[in-house]
Amino acid sequence: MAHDHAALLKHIKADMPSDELLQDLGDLFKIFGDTTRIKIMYALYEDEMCVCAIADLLGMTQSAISHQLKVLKAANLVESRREGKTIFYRLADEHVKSIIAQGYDHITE
Amino acid sequence: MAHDHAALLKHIKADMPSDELLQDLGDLFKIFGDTTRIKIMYALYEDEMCVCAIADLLGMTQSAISHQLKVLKAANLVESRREGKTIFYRLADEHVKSIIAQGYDHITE
DNA sequence: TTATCATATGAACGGTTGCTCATATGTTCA
DNA sequence: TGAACATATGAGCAACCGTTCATATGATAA
Repeated sequence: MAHDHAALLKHIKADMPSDELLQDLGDLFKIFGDTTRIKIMYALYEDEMCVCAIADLLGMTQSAISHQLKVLKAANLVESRREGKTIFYRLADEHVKSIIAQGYDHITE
Repeated sequence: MAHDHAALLKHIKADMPSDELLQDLGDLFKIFGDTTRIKIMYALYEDEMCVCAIADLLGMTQSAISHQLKVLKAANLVESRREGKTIFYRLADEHVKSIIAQGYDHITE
């Protein structure tokens, strides 16, 4: 075992969020932790876009994009609307932008 | 192929960051995308802490914590200082907190 | 130096993940 | 209804990732 620091730990532990919330936080960032998904979110930064336009933009398969959009949607990071055969995706809320912006700031310094 | 949207894509593409930066962004968030690393960063939220205290706090192996601290340090998310046999880690800057805080906001709503 | 403590590190293993391929679903138009 | 288009989805595979285990490094004290 290690040296003693029980007193310190007791204090820190009390201030930590629940395990469940920490897990959710990790799961959320995991979704931002893929270049393809980051690119998709950037593509939707200003305006909605249909699936095939995103696929075209990123030079990737429609299937690959659809799979990732499903992941993003399940995490409430994007929303969609149908217009005929086409389905348009958009960012779900401003949090997506601010999370990306914070990461951007850390990188570009 | 899909329906035509060349004009749209040209505009969007011009506004996208470089592939390299998008890759870096993904890599950054990937580091936040693991519960163990999130817990470590939360442990260091208020004050520095030695490796074995973190291991004790999280109920994990010293080896596992060291491996993750190495990842965090390589990404400039934590820094360390030595004091005798002990090595103390701390958050590298305020960005770490603000990135986590943004994620937290998205979760707790 | 030798023993002990604190931390770091390399290899290996199991689980996860993102893409591809084939196919299914859903919509429009003739 | 049938054909074409846009998107969704399941299975399978290769690559990646986090932990464990064994061991190495570095520092202190006797």
